[in-house]
Amino acid sequence: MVKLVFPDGSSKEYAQGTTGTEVAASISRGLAKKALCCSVDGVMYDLSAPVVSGAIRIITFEDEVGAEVLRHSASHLLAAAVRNLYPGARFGIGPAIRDGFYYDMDIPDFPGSSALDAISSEMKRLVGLNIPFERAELSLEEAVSFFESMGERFKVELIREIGEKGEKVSIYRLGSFVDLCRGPHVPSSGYLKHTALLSVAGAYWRGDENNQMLTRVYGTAFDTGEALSNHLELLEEAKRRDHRKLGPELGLFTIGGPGGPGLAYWLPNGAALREELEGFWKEAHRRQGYKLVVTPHMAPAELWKTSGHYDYYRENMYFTEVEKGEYAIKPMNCPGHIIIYQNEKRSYRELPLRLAELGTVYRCERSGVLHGLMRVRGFTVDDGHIFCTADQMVSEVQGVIRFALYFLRLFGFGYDIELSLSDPDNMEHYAGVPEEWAKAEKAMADALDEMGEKYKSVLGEAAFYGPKVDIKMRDALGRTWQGPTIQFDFNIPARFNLTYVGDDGKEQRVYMVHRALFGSEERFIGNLIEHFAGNFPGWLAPVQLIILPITSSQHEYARKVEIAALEAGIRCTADLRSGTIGYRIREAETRKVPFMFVLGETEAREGTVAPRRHGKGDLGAMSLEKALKVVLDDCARPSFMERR
RNA sequence: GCCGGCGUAGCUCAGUUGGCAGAGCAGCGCACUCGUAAUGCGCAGGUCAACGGUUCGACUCCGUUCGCCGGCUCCA
Repeated sequence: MVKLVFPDGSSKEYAQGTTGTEVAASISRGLAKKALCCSVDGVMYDLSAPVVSGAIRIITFEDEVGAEVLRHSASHLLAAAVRNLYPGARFGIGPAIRDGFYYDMDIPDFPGSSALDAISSEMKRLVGLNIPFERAELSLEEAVSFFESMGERFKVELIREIGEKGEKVSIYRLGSFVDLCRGPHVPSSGYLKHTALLSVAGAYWRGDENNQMLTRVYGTAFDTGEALSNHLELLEEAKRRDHRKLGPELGLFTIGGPGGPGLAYWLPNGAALREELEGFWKEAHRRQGYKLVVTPHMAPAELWKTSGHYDYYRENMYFTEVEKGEYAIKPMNCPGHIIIYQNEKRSYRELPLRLAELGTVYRCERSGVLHGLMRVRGFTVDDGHIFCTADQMVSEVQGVIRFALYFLRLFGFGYDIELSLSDPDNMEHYAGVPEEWAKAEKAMADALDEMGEKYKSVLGEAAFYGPKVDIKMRDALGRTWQGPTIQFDFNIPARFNLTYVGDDGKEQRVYMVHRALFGSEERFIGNLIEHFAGNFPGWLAPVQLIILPITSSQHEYARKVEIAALEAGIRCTADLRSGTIGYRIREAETRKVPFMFVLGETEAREGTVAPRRHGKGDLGAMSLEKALKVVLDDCARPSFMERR
C-alpha cells in the first residue's frame, strides 16, 4: 500500500501502482481535469507515474511550478514541430521562463520569423493528435550513444555534464520526437491547446558569445484561451505604451539617427518634464540633508587610475587628450565626489556628509544592447554618496530606503527589495576584509528588518566593492524594472585613503554608501512614460493647459486667459487655429494635455471658461479664477514628505 | 560585437516580372466662424538610408557601410 498525505493534513492509502491521475480523480473530477503533474515530498512526478508514499500535491496551472511545467511542455511541442518541418534541426535547451518559454535550436536554412505561422500550424496539428508525453530513464552511456546517433551534439554536451553531477538521465518522447529532459511534463500534447509563438531571435549556445549562434523561438502558453488572449492583449498594451513610440509622438525626445546611437536629445516638452522632475528631486534632497554639488564631465586619467576605473571599467569609457595629457569622460560620479570630500580635512562632527548631484555620465555600450531610453550611452545619474561612521550605517541606509520608497510610491510604482550579499565561498574576489563585509551586510539587513520591509537575500549578487540593496519597481502593467539602488563601498575609501578625524583625535577610515533613486534619469523617464502611458500627473505634464477659443471672435479673450494662466504658473498655450472645436479638442486629447479651457461667446461675455479634463470630458463653465484654481490644485508639485 | 529582420514624404504605409514615385494623416494656403475626440477645397513635400556593382534601364537584383527593431542561459 501507498500512504499519501494531502495538503489539508488528511491522509489515505492507495494500492501499490496507483498513478497520479488516479489519485487526482479520487479527490474530485474538477481537480482531475486541471491536474498537470504532481509532487510527493517536493519531488515532481508525471501524472502517469505510480505514486510513492509521502506528502502529495496535485499541481495545476495556478501553481507557479504548474505554469512552468505546462510551458516547458509547450517548448517540447515547439521542438517536435520544428523537427517535423526541418529534419536537419538540432536542439539546445528549451526552458520555461517568466510568462512563457523558448527553445534554442540550430535550424539549417531557417527562413526567420516568416516560419512562425507554419510552425504554429504544425504544433496545432500535434495538439489535435493528443500525443502522450512518455518518460524513460537511460544509463549515461545509452543516452550519449542515442543522442550521438541523432547528431544532437548539444544534448550530448548536456548529458556529459549531468554525468559529472551523478544524476540519472531521463528522456521524454512526444510521438517521434525524443528529448533529453528532467521533466515532469503534462500528460499529453492536448493540454497545450492555448499556446502562441511570439518571436524569433538569435542566441549564443549557453549565452557565450564564443559559441555558435542558435535560433531562439519565444512563445507562451496558458491553461485557458481566455488567459492566453489576456496575456497577448497585455503585450499589445505594452507595445502601445512603448516609450520609443510615445516619446517622439508627445514631443519628449528623439534618439539615435543623426544625433548618434544611444544619445538622447530632449525636445521642449521632454525638457519641461525633466526640469520639473529635477526640481522636485533637488528640493527633496535638500530637505533630506543632502548637499548638492556639481562636478565636471571629464577628469585626468590619473584620477581614474586611483579609483580603479581605468583598469576595471576601461572598455566602457571614452578618452580624450588635453595638452598631451590623457583625460577620461566620466562614466561615474563617485571620483568627483571624492575630490570634494578630500578638499578639506573632515571631522566626525560633520558626518554623515551626504553629497548629491544630477551627474551626466557617458558609457560605451555595445551597439547591440542599446534600447530607447532604457539603455543609452549618455545619461544622467541622480547620484548620491554618503560618507559616514560605522555607527551611522544602519540609520543612513534606512534613511535612503525610506527616501527611495517615498519616490516610488509618489509615482505609483510597486516594489520588491533584494539584498545582494557576497558569496561566502569566494571572499577572495571582493575588496575589503571579510569581517568588514559581515558588518556591512548585517547593517543592511538590520536596516531592512527594523523597518519591517520584506526582502529577498541573494548570495553572490553583491558588487565586488560591497553589498547592496536593490529595489525593483513594478509598473502599471505589472512589469518589473531596475529601481533605486543602495550600495556599500569598501573599495573607493581605501583606494583614496578617505578618512575623518574621530573624537579621539585619530584618523579613521570613513564608510561610504553610493545611492541612486532614479538610477538613470533617462531610463526612469522611459519607465514613467510606459507606466502612465504618456498620461503624466499634472505636475509633470509638459503642457498642462490648452486654451481653445471656439471662433476667432474669442481670440482676444483667449490671449487674456493665456496670460492669466501663465502668470499663475501654469504651462499653457492657446490654440488659435481655425479648425473646428471638435478637431482641436481631439488633438489636445491625443497629446494627453491634462486640461483644456473652451471659450465661446458666452464665456467671453461673462468672463468664464469651460474646462475639460483629459480623459474625463467637460467640467462645465465656471469663473476663470475658479478654473485656474482647479488646474493649479491638480497640477501642484507634490510637497515633500514630513521627516519622521 | 554577434544572429535574424527592417529602412519609400514629418508620421503610418502601398508600390505587380527591373520600365514616368503613390495614398491617408500631419504641414502650408483659401473658404468656412463652428459648443466638447477628425469641415471642405487646393498646394507643397522624395538623392526610395548611403555608397558601389550588374543592366539599355534599379525603389526593385547583388555587394559594402550606416541606422533602427527582436534577442544573445530565467541553465535538460
